[in-house]
Amino acid sequence: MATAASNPYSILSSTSMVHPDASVMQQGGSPFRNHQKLIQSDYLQGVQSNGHPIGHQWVSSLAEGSPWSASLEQQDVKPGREDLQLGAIIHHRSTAHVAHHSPHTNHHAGAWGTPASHSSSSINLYTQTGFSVNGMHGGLTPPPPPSSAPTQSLHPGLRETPEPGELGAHHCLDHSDEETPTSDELEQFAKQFKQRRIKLGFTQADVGLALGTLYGNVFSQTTICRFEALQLSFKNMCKLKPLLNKWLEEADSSTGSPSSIDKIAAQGRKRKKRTSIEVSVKGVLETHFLKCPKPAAQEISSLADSLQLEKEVVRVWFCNRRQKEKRMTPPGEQQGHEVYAHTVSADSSSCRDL
DNA sequence: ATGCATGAGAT
DNA sequence: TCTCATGCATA
Repeated sequence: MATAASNPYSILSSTSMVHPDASVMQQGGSPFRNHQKLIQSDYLQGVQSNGHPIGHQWVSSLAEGSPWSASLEQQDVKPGREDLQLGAIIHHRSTAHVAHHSPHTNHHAGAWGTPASHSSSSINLYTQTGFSVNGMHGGLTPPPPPSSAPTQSLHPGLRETPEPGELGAHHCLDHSDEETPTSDELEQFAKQFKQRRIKLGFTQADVGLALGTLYGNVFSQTTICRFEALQLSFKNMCKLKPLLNKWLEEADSSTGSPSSIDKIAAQGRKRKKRTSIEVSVKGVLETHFLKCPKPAAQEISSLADSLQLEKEVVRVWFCNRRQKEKRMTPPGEQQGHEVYAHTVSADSSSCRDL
């Protein structure tokens, strides 16, 4: 419902679009977001409340009336590497999938046990039913989307966010491994995925693009990278796994088919220039974070003020920091041996003083 | 590989 | 406002 409204394709396609048909579907958090020209007034407010004479190019330009949407230069000049050497993958196939069964199934699942239960209704993408974006190669066999909705039922004892008002009324109807993989399985999968991907000669970006032509959901190199590094939330990992798994199957089963990837013109308005925060400043922020991961707006203001940073920047920093804490591979820990056993107390309601 | 950013949806 | 999924830009 209401999908056509946010469809950028209708306007920016026409250049390299194959067919808008494919776009008429889900797109919950579509990667093809329309970068129209939305200007958040937050920033403006932040400036005045800050009372800082700091004339950051960003804010100032905003005041000019022309955000960063005015003059966009070039920003999609990729090193060009569209033709994956599919010829290289003609060898190396078979090998089936290594049935990974982890003997040790209990990890520190507490950190990111298994959320992904509720709220799955709003993000069930990849539920499209068979469509072919790539209509120029008869080699690849378009995999019929089973239209399955993984990431569902979970055990009440696994989630990290205890739901109030429910604990005994359950029927563990989950089974098979298609449902919700354990953190261990994800770890295994990610590892093997990367391994194979490399052997097949694909870059992370290639995969991201392939997912787009294959299933309609394009992903960036960043996302693929994070998946491999387990730097996504458990839930997110679960969501991506089936996609990547399919790609993997496709990849090593296609005996040399000319995959054609259409690049989606990534144009739109310009982004705010990435502000780099000095290490010393980061240290301060980090300290504050440990004290209070969720500072109130006012605290953020004062903090930003003392650090000579825009309030927005500080706010975002905290948001990102919090997110980081929720990843499967939280900051500080490294794969190989984790003893992670704490999850930023769910307090954060009142952490004054500083 | 990662830091800072965006935006839709949830609170 | 926050959370969450995601990505541009950069180190």
